[in-house]
Order: sequence, then C-alpha cells, then structure tokens
Amino acid sequence: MSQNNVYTQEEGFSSSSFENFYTHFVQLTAQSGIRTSSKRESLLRALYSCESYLSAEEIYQVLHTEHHIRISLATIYKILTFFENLDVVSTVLTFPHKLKKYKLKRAVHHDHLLCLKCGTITRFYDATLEKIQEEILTTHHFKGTHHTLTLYGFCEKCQDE
Amino acid sequence: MSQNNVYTQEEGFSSSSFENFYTHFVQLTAQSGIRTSSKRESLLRALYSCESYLSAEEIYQVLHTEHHIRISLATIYKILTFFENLDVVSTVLTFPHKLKKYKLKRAVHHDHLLCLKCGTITRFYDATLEKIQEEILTTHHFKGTHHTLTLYGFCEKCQDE
DNA sequence: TTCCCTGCAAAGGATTTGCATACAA
DNA sequence: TTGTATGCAAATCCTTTGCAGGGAA
Repeated sequence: MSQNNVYTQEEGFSSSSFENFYTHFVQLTAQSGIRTSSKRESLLRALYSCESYLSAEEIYQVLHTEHHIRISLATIYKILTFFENLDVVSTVLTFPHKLKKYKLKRAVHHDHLLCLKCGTITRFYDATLEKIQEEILTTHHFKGTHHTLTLYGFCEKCQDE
Repeated sequence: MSQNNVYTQEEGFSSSSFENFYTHFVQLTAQSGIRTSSKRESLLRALYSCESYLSAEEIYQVLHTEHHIRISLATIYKILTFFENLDVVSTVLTFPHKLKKYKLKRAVHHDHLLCLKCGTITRFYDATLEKIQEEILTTHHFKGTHHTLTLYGFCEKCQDE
C-alpha cells in the first residue's frame, strides 16, 4: 500500500499555524497521487484545533454544528482510516464503550542513527520496524504511547577514516 | 451494588489447585446471597487453566469443544460481566478488532496502611477509591495495569502512646 | 475524461437486553 | 416456593462496505 510511506523520507510538521500544516500535508500526499478534498481539509482542521482525542462522532458534531459542514459519518470513518494508514493520527480505545478516538500527530515519528565518532545524528523511519514493535506491544498486552530508538555506530564517512 | 464487595474484607486466592480456588470463591460469594451454578464453575475453570487473556468466543470454544458443556454466548458474556463486577477478572481491549479479553485475578487487589511507628501493615480495599482511580486513568487516556497505594501514618495503638 | 472521493443505506461483528424457562436454596 | 441463572432471539452500538453519483486533475 503506497499510502503507508508518505512521510518516510520527510521531516515532521512543526509549523504553528494550520495553513502551514496543511500545505505541508498536501505537498507530501500529492507525491503519492492522492487528491485534495475539502472534507479531508475540514477533518484535519478539526483534529488540528483539538489537543486531545476525538471520536468519529465528536468530529461529526464539531464539523456540523460549529462549521456547518455537510459530511457523512461513513466518510469521516473512511478519512480517519486513511489518516491512520498515513500515520498522521494516533488512536486509543476508551473504556468502557470501546470508542475509538483519534488525535493528530503534530510531528512525524522517526528514529535516530548516531555516529559514535563524529556525533552526527541521522533521522530515519522504517514502517516494518514500527509494525513489529506494535506486534510486540500487542503480544505483551501493552498499550504503547511512544518510543525512541537510537542506533549507535559509525557513519560512512567515519568508517573510511 | 452488593456484588462489588465480595472480597472486601478477605485475603486473596493463593491456592494452587482449582478446587481450593473454587471453594474459596463459593464461600465468599455465598455471603452475598449469590448462588452457585455449574456454568459459572465451568467458566472459572476455563479461566483458571489459562495464564493469558481469553475472549468470550475463545471461552465458548474451550467449553464446547474441550469440555462438551452446553452454554450460550450470551450467558458467557453475562457471567464475565458478573466476574468483572466481582473484581475476579481483569480485562484488556485488543487491537485492531476491539475484542475484550478476560483473565482471572488469582490474588485480590488491596492497598496498604503502614504505621510509621510500629511498622504494622494493614491491608484494605475501597471500591470507591478504585473507581476514582479508574476515572483518572480514563481522563488521562491511560490504560492502567495495576497500582499500589500505601497510606503512611500512625496506627491507633501508636497514637495513644 | 479518468479515477479518486463521498454519501447513502445496508451489512457487519461484538456485546447487551427482554422475556420465558430452568434451577438452586 | 421464591428468586436467581440461563437460553434464545432480537436489539444495540460502533464501524465497515458496496455501489452509484460527484468532483479533482
């Protein structure tokens, strides 16, 4: 699924305004042949304006009552799943009603390579690695929030010297 | 709900055989006017023989195919909810299908009061306290696994001296 | 024009509920 | 006998899916 690697080689969002955020989002997704849509933008905007987790229903309410945007719940679910595949949102399941809630990832996760000689830090992201870590969490009945992984070694330049 | 406090004043299970476990369970529940039933016993036995979490469906399969016990899924759900209220089982929600899974608590949770003078440790359990802690976890989007609470102070005897 | 995006309604799966019956005390 | 426990089927809730129509490139 090509949707999975939109951010692979890219830096995360760190802009403070939604416009910057959205521009960045469009640039990245365009590379994968994904089209823009006003509904997706609205949904991103709703997520962007909220610091905590929102359910599909809550997003539906915000869009309808506050912004008078006509969008179906089914579409909201589709877009949220789409964002999840893009790794743009993180999710949690709530007790006791097992509602799934979504929150925007304002910065894209990445791991680090650190050179023990020159100290250079290189960022990287590997979807498979992330998936395996998720599976390990599941196997051990953990609910993960985040992680950091730093691979220590020597960079190409320092190996040569 | 009187079902909530079956274990309040009691020590946890620590017996190694199911028979001891079940005898203890019956003794405790009988005090609350709860009747015995072969289905509940079967369900407890199934949970007892498994170290990890089981879903209602998995328990259903075990009881039907391995033990040839005729029990409906609805009843399994009812009994599991009953056990949950009794605080006999702990639960988790699994990704991505939001299956609820159940595991037997082999020891009953309790907190501690520790006297700073004589060092006596007194065990206690408070349902409301537990509930509030659950709410705090929910508010902060935490999935709690366990906790320990120790209240430090002076016991009645040491206060007098 | 092409093909992705959206809406609607129906389907889906896990869990709960209502009610009649079975069973423990 | 009395009230609890169970079974069955229908209902419920959140979420997904199929398909036709709408919209971006």
